[in-house]
Amino acid sequence: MKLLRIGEVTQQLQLSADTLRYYEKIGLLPRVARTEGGQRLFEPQDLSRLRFIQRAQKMGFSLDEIAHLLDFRAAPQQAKPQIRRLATEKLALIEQHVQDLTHLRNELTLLVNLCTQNADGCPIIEGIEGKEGDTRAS
Amino acid sequence: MKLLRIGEVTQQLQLSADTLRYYEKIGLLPRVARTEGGQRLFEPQDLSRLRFIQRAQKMGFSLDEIAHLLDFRAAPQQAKPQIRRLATEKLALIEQHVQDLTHLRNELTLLVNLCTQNADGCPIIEGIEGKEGDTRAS
DNA sequence: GCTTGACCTGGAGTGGGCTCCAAGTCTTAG
DNA sequence: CTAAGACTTGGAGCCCACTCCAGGTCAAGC
Repeated sequence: MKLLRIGEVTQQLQLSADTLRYYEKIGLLPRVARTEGGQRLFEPQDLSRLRFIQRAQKMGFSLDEIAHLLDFRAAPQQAKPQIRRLATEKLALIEQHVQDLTHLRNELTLLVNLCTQNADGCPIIEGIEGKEGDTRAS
Repeated sequence: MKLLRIGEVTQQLQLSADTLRYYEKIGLLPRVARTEGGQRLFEPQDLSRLRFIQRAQKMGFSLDEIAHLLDFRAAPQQAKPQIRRLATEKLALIEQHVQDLTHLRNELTLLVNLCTQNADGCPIIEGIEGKEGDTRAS
């Protein structure tokens, strides 16, 4: 069981020392072991927890939500319904977000293409101005 | 030419009075006309500017970028290259974002579906744990 | 022992886009 | 004229996830 000092962890996980201390401060990481002199010694389960945090974060969960997920992780069998609810909600948000962005992308692509072809006026400005990518006149 | 007080604008555009004052403060809106008593009177061009801001914002432009777009709007013909660059950059960002989110959505959908079928263990937690939705082992 | 670099703490600052507040002024209906 | 409600200002606070700082301590190589 090898203990890592904070600098080694920052290298392995690509997190800043400040971030690690911050996670501990807000309770996302339980208080990490220390040397006699008070310097942090990260244990393997800390690393595993941190990797979990990193992955959950990449999946769009907030630190707050991740705190819950970490609780659930200790007893996944009982927490399954909550976990599924959290994941489903997150999924719905992501889906909405993807749709909005896709719509936006289409509009903007249209405008940029028009701009490339069109010699006079500025279709992009006009597009924002009048929003004619959308059918309702507003 | 009808002048609107701030309350009427908030109703028409669904923006808070604070937001309108904030836009004026940061210069996104030039100083709005006032009554003798000092209360704001919004002119039609202010409203048009605000609508432009709202639409540009929905298209993912930051207030900072919108400030540029508004400058460009005054002389679209000369500014065309800059406008196109701004829009193209924004488009690239959006596209990247859509891809990331789509990937995420797929992963999460998979996990939620697994969770619905699978009686023991928690595929969502395990999925975050081991990230097996992704093929590279990390 | 000394130096150097890694590490510690508590607390303040960042950014983007608002949002809220207090204390005061203006406008308008009755 | 009065009262109520709309509006004014400057400035502080909020959210999130850090990030930076000063001033001090620890660990390790020579």
